[in-house]
Amino acid sequence: MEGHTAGSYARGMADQVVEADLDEALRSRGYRVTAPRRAVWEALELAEGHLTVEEVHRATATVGYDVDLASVYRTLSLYEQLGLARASRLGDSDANHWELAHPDEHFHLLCAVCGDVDHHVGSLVASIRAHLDEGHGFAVDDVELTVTGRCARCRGTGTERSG
Amino acid sequence: MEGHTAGSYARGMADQVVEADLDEALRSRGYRVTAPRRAVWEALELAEGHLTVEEVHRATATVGYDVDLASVYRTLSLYEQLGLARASRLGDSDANHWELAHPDEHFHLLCAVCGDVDHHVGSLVASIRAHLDEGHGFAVDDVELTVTGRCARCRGTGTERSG
DNA sequence: TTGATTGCAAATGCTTTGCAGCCGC
DNA sequence: GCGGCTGCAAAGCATTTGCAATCAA
Repeated sequence: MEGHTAGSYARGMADQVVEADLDEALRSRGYRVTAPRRAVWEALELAEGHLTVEEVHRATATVGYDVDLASVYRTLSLYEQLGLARASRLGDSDANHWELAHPDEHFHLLCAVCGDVDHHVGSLVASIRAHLDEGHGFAVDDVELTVTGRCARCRGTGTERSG
Repeated sequence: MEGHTAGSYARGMADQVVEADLDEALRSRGYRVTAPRRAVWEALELAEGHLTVEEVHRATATVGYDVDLASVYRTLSLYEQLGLARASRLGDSDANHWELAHPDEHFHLLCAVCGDVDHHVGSLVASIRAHLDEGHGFAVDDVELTVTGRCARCRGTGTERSG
């Protein structure tokens, strides 16, 4: 199951350092550091996987500051704009799923059976960039790659969906 | 601009053949062939690029049968389920964009400046499949890859958005 | 102080659904 | 004729926005 898959990429740095990064990232661009913004940040940090906006909203309450849903939306958009967070559509859901941005290029492996989302870090995204940039004159800004299928645990169980 | 990019992948087959494919695809699975379903199909066929549901709706009127918006949604979902059509989120829009499914693995190149969407057909998707399937025990069902950046015409114009 | 930011509530926009009538098979 | 399919209208849900009060700098 491990391989190149990184399930806990965000860990490994002391939380204070990341906290400081938030302050710096906001202030250096002229944005204010506020309690709601800290709470959203902490909610994303604590989360193991991807959170919907609703889940972030609920999570902020558990970290001590119940941020209004509209403000969660505004804050997440700001973080995306600043390159601090990232949204992706996963599964059948209409809702976006959010996670902290991480430095390495990565993509999502979505298991259609158990619903798990794994992060896959590797050279694939980089090679996509290189291929397009050098060979086709396309200047790549962003690569969004989601692979759906059956994970190692679930393969062999057929094509049935969870339910 | 050309390269491996296929802007008119759907052309090249006689339309009657594709028409017959629709009838066959529906009837063989127990679904009925109706005027609305034909109209949605024709709308997708005539379209050069990707259409929003609203655009498909408008297009059905021009091919002679004004299909209700709700029915367009239902029909497109059916086509997706049957593997006849494919939806993707493109750009900032909340709305899905639809296109006829095509046999070759492909992905989308979205230009952030001019908004153009090009289809890129190549071995990349296949190599992604192979990499995950053989190396990581993940049985790949579907690869969704969208690359955002600046196309050959627009690169050099900076990072400004259209508008 | 001062204007960015928030909470609240209403609005927006895409998509889904209930239901009665219609039409392909 | 039967049952799937459609149109219509209303509902559902994620997301955005207007505005007055609040709070970081």
